[in-house]
Order: sequence, then structure tokens, then C-alpha cells
Amino acid sequence: MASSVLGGLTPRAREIVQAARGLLDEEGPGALSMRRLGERIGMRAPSLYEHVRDKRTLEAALISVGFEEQAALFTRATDRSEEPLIAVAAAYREFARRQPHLYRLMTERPLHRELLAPGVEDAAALPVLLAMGGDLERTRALWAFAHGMVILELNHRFPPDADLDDTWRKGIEAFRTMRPA
Amino acid sequence: MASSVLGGLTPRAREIVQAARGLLDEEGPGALSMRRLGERIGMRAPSLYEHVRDKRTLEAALISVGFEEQAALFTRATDRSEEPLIAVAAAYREFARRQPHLYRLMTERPLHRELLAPGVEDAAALPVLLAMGGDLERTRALWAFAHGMVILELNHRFPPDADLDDTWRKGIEAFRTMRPA
DNA sequence: GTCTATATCAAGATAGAC
DNA sequence: GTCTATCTTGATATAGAC
Repeated sequence: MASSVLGGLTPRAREIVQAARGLLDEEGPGALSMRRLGERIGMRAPSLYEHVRDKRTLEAALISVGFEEQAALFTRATDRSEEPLIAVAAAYREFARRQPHLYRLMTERPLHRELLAPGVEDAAALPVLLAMGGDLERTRALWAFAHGMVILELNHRFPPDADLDDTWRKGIEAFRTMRPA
Repeated sequence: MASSVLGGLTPRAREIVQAARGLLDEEGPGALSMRRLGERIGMRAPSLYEHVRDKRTLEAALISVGFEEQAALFTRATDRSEEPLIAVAAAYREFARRQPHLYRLMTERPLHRELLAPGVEDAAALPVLLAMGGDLERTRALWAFAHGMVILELNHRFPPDADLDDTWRKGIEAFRTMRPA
């Protein structure tokens, strides 16, 4: 079991969460309704409530899995890298581009941290913090830059002629070369 | 007339857009329904359609006004400033904090540029570009940082103990001290 | 454990009377 | 120009039968 979050569920609940993930990935958060979810696994929507508490809890499970995947991806990217900051930024962007809908779900609303699997958020943040030499505020500033880049791109807010690879490079360079406080 | 966007509307349409702005500012995008809007100005929802094409067009009018306000605010902040980059960043943050719901409306979805008043988007961007010495890609990187900071703060995504003033300072410093490409 | 039926709520938009 | 009535769609969630 790659995910300890999924591993902690009953088989039917796991099936539901996995179906939710498929629906989310394929059609976005707007398509993630209990009805559509029921359709996907051949069950009426009301029956889902026998296995998952409510929709918020279901979304929290998806978010927990997302954090697990980020933690693995970021750790792999920074391990043995000579430029961990560049590597983790590339990994961050890659995660968001490959799973844009999950990324939105994870960032566009307040986190219900009490519904998350314990520790998953910190586990995802740790490799980024290490890549920034342990400086919390600089790490958050880098995160803001990376999130801004990713979400503005997903929202098609950059002008069509923007050279985003170059923008990424210059932004990262700003953080990489700044002298420690 | 402070706004050329509002100035171009019939009186009734202007009244509707202004009521929409009030509703948005007070209760957020979720409360901005044609029904609620009708209530606010003492008119049934269907009658609104005599004055505004549809909801998307109405939202686009609000966004155009937002860009006008940003342009004025950013220009005022950078004029005669000795540190225009710091000044424009502060103004950007101030705009978002003072009108969080309008800010969301302006950034969280793809822009329907064809529905905007011509030129308003560029007018808001220009003072930022000037503050960055005319470098487009660096300006976009700064924008991504500022947007990331603002939207993560609005979404309550930073941990409660985060010192956001300090994070802003460090992020801006990274961009301010970076050597030109 | 799953079903049907239903409660409740809210949305955008149109037809046609006045 | 505004109204009432309505269409169409969709959501989360519960009650109670099987």
C-alpha cells in the first residue's frame, strides 16, 4: 500500500476515495458530487453515506493523499540534488501540472486540518524547508512564489505571450542568490 | 465620475453594478446571485436582464472597475516613491486585504478579456512594470510572489504562527536585490 | 448494505402578461 | 420596464423500506 491514508480505510471506503480521485482528476472539483461519485462505482448517492461521513471528510482524504504524494515527490527530487532549491521548485510545478484539480482542492480553500491524516502536511513541507536551508520565512516566501506561478498559470491569467519557463528561472534565481538574513 | 467603466453605463445598469459591488464586498462571490442582487435594489431577478446581458457580463464590469482602482492605487503608490518596488508591493497587498472578494473575483478564474473594458488590465499592470525597471519576466515573477502571498493569506493556508510581514519583506528583498538579467 | 423517495435549498435564465 | 410563473438544473443529506 503506497498510501498510509488509503491503507487506513475499509475496502469500500477506499474504493470510494479512489473513485473520487478519478472523478476529480478527470473532470475537476465541480464534477465531484455525491451523485456522480455514486454513478461511477455503481451505487446510489445516499448509500455512500454508509461509508464516508460527509463530503468534507471525503475531500480531506483526497487532500491527505495529495500531501503524501507531494512528500514523496519532493523528497525524491531533492535527495542527492546539488541544487535542491531548483529541484524542489521543478517538482512543485510538476505536481501541479500533472494533477491540477487535486492541486486546486489542496490550496484554494481553507484547510480543515483536523480532518487530515496527522503529519501529512508537515511531511510535504519538510523537503522544501530543507532545500531552503531551514529558514522558515524564506521557505514561505518561496512557496508563495511557486504557488502564485502555478495557480496563475492554471487560471490562464498570464498573457499568451508570457515565457513562463523564463519567469520561473528568474524567480527562483532571486531566492537562490539572496543572502541569508 | 471616478470610473470610466461605470460612466459608460445607463443609470439603471450603473445602479445594478454598484449594488453588485456592495453585495460582493459584504458577502463574497457566493452571495452574488441575481436573486440577491434583485432584492438589494428592490427589483425582481428577471427584470435585471433588461439592463445587464447576463451574469458573466456583470462580473466582467466589476472586474473592470477593480482594475481601474488598482491602476489608480498603484500609480499613486509609486509616484514620487524612492523605493517603487516596495511601495507597489505594499499597495498590492493593501488592495487585496481591503477588497478580498473583488480580488478573488479578479484572479481565481480565467479572465474573459473580451468582456473587459479595453485597456484596464494593462493600466493596472503598468506601474508594476515600471517599478521593476521594465523587465517583463521579472515583473511577472514578482506578481506571482505577491499573488501567492495574498491568496494563501486569504485562504488561511499559512500556519497560525507565520510572520507574514517578515515573509513579505524577505520575498521583496529577494526581487529587489537580484541583479538584472 | 443498498435502495427509493424525499426534504431542502439555491442557482441562471426565459415566456408572456400588464 | 417590471412583474409572476415557470423551466431546468443541480447540490447535500436523511427517513425508512427491503
